[in-house]
Amino acid sequence: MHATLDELFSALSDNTRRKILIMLLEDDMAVTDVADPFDMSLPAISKHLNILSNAGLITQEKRGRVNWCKLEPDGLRDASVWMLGFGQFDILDIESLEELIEAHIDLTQAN
Amino acid sequence: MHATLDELFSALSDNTRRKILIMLLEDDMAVTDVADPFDMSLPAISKHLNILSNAGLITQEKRGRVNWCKLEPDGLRDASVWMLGFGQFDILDIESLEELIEAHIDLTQAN
DNA sequence: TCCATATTTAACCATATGGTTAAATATGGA
DNA sequence: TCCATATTTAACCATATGGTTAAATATGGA
Repeated sequence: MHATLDELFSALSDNTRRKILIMLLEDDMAVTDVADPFDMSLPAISKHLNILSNAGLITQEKRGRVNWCKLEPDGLRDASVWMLGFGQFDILDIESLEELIEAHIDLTQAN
Repeated sequence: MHATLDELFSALSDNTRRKILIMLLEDDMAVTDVADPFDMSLPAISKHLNILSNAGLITQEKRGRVNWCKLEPDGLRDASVWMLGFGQFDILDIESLEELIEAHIDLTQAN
């Protein structure tokens, strides 16, 4: 059920898909609305959404005739962890790194 | 001269290439030595190394007949920044995030 | 000078990818 | 019941990708 790193990075390697993910940061969207800003057919977008689903980056939920697309931000975690492994700091201590980041967010939001 | 996100993520989407990057974390390597652990022809590895070069993830320097491959850890930066943008904390404040991480490394190494 | 070593280039191949249009499917609503 | 709307499926196409083997190239060293 867990997507592979191949699927993840490959899903991210297309600009249309990255744009879709950014759009979904705002809010959940119907397939037709996702497709709207793109100069591309609906089936093409439908395929991209499938690729994003298989990579675990979004989920889709059918309500009536509308298929709602929702960002799955945790889907990026594995790719993120792999990349952090290259940032010369230790992977094993990711958790405390995350604590630091969270502390940092609190600070930022306090401003 | 800057690699695109497409090139970057696409370069990372292959397990052979990710393994090569991890090998190069240890030390610079000749092409033949990079190829050694893989059950794959030398030309295939040569192509993978080209893809990694074009993505800015490694550099190659020919000394004599040996082409030395060197990891370019900064090559991951753009991809990393893009991904952090999804981690609900602000991209614009990456620099202070990095300071935090550096502080964290100092702490870890002190142990 | 001549062979060995290191690597790339060329030609090829099967499969994957990203797109298209036309048709099918399913649900909503008058 | 019947049309409109939302979406997917099918069939197709051009190009990219990841591999192969054989040949070419360049340097090192006896």
